[in-house]
Amino acid sequence: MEKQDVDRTLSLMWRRALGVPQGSRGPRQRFSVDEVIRAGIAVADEEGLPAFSMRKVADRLGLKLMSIYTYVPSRDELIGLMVDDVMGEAELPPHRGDWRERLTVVARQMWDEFHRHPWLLQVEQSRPWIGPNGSDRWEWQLTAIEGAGFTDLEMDQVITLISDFTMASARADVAARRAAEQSGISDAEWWAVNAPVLDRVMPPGAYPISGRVGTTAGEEYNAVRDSERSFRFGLDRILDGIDHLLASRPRAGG
Amino acid sequence: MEKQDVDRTLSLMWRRALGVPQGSRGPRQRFSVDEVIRAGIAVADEEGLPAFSMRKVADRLGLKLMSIYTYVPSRDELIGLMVDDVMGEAELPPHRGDWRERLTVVARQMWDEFHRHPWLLQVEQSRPWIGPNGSDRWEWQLTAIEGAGFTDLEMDQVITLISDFTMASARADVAARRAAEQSGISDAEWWAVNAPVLDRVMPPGAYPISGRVGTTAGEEYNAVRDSERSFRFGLDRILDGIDHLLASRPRAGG
DNA sequence: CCTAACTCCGTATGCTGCACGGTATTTCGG
DNA sequence: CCGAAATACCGTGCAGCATACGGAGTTAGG
Repeated sequence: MEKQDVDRTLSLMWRRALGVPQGSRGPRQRFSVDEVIRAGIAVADEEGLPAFSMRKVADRLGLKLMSIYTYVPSRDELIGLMVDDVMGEAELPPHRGDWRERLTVVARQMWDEFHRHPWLLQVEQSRPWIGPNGSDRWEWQLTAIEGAGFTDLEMDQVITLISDFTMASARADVAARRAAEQSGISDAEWWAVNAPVLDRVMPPGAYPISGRVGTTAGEEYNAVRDSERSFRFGLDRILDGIDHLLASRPRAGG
Repeated sequence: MEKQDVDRTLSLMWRRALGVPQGSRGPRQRFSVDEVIRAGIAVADEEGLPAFSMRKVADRLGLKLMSIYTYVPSRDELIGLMVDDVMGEAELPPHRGDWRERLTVVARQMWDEFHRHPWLLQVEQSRPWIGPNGSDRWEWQLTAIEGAGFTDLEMDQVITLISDFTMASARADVAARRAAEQSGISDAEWWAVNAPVLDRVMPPGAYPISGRVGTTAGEEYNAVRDSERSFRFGLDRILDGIDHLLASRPRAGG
């Protein structure tokens, strides 16, 4: 990645704050960057990131492949722009209630977003782009726990913890859904193929605990996995742990 | 993916338990499946999953491309075999200490493994393969908290929580390292390009809390992010939260 | 008015996974 | 001992990908 691309992409990120660029020579672009980004999001929503290609974005707009490169420097940068764009969809309402309720809202918002745009989980950002919507959200998330009694460092760590956990839970959930929908093999068929081999191959009694736990979980979930429930369980534990951190030290303010 | 491939891959997964297949006609294979898998792991270790290709595996063994397909059904299945193989590297020592120490060992083992083989974080398993090493580990992880006072369902959820969080933390850490190493742009250069644009574009005072928290964190970490420290912070919170769950109910056994 | 700058696009390069079919090799059935 | 079947290995081809390069047409500034 070239430095000039970094600069150009950053300028594209903050295009609203920077205002319309000066009129320049040559033909006008047929579309706006926003339209290209939205076309990209549409493709990614429908087909996922692995199947996301520059050609499909071009086709969707009625452009030919190479014209896309006059709008954005490359595929990776377009994806970065798509990510920040999508982060602008969610509202950032004023916070209500105590920090626990607030963090629940923060986590749930991310959870919902990952389900609305599952390809977000497939983005491999080497270095995260700093865009306006991401920045606004980061500020909003920190505001949720401002004044709750954390040090600045802990505020960073708490939001990181919530974000990381939510992302991992959503990833597991989305992967499970995708497996059921698009692999062409249902859960039942999958087990019908697996079971005979595993019966033949797993030494009887080799997995006493996982056998017991897996059976219980399977019955309770009515599936191999209930990610929504695991998410709520994990979030509750994490919030309890954060509560313990606050309770274990002398209160500063009310 | 075809059902027969599922069956074939499962048989490959459990190849040791199934024993050597009957002698059959035709020339012997020049290599063993294990050698192909190990070659694949070597390629993935060196170049990461995106650059992992069947051709490179073939080259490494001195085979031509298409010969690899006589060993494994396809790229995805080879990756599945690589994953289970890698999970056999870690020792599963008898558990010592209380459940808290044990879960720390469980988490740390995964953390180390993701750093030894960062490509594990890039694997997109639609449906996870059930292999011997993965099964052994799952049993070992559950054993760590057997008898600690959890219900069977909670045992599943606790291990899922630890796994999900560790995976997400490791992902963040590995991504940060990769950015620094391979993007060709150092942290300093990155900020040198970012700062002027952001100064021009972020309204002054628009991000009071993130500005303050980011500065504190940056000074404390000596970097944008200290993932190792965030991991330890998060894990401590989670363990506290789990402790709270156990403490909040009548003890069953000692 | 002319030229620089720009958009759009055709073409080419070098990757990828993998389907198909051919040839050489080995073993089993008779 | 011989023929047929099965298998390993590989050459070729197809379709898809990102993107580099250069050309043709368009617009605005000097």
